[in-house]
Amino acid sequence: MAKKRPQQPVEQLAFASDEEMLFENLVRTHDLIAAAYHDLFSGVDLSHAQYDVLLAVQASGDDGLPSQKIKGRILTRVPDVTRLVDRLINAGLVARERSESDRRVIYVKLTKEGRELLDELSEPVESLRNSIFGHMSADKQAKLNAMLIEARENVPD
Amino acid sequence: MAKKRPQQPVEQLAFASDEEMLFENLVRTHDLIAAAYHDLFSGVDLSHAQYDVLLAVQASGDDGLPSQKIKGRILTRVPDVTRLVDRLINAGLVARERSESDRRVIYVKLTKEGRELLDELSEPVESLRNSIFGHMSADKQAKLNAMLIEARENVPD
DNA sequence: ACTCAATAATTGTTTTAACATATAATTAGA
DNA sequence: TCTAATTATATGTTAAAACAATTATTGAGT
Repeated sequence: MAKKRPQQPVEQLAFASDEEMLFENLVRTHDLIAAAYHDLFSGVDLSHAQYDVLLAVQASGDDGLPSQKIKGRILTRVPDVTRLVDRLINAGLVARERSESDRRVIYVKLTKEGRELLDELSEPVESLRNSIFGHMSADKQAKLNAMLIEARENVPD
Repeated sequence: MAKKRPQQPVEQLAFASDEEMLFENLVRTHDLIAAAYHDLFSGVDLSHAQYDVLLAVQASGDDGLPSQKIKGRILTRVPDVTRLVDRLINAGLVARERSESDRRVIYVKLTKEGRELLDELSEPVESLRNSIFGHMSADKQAKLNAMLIEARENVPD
């Protein structure tokens, strides 16, 4: 059962410009989606970031993934990857394994429990995504996607 | 001068579904925009949340705004509003003023410094938004906006 | 081979966010 | 009017994020 979030009576204000409106709506949409994910993952005591780490490690295949690669995949900082992995290890979901060829790098691999948890989550995650975006036509989805990428490419460094 | 962010070589992965792709791109676009804002505000020692509080207070007019209203406006939790305001007071940007009619509520008002800071920021903020969204035609902007709202309305509680 | 720069990961420290709980003031009902 | 429930804000505590600095290992140049 989905947890109730405040669902605040967000007063819609007048916007000074279309750009301001777009920005506001992008942020609000993101926040609401993030909250839904948060609720989903908190049921299994996982943060969204931790889930992303698990996904990244899974996608890497059986060899596991070094922290650097995890960082590139989930857009977080290196020191934080270390601690995210620390917590996942405490939860028994991943394990560290030092590389033989380059003893600086440490591969992070899924444990059986980690694999099982991901399997268990894959359906509700997909279902959440489908309820958010699934109702749009393929054409509309493609347009939205293209516009998001277009916006992103115009963010100055 | 814009601060350099890592600008990581984000490896584009294959997506299992269009919904997954949309979700990923929404999150990445949001994160990149958030980072640009962060860089902008960190120049004046402000967090984005603090800036939002200042904006909300400004929008309320001369009477100031109680915490409850601030919360509704910026989508954060009440205890956090208290501390956000604490920091803004330390920075001399706002002041608290207890209501006479209902002594539970405390109005938050801008100080002169707060007003000046907002004035100073309004141009760069607008400029950032314009570089991100300004290149789109009005029609495209409207479509993007509508789709963002549509997605939001389909997020389950 | 030796020194120095570069890379990978970790640790330390300080802020900030999250969440429950507490204080204070008001309102409503007996 | 007294008590309980409600509303507004603040505090306490724990967990997580941000950022700097450190350790360990490798590679490159001399």
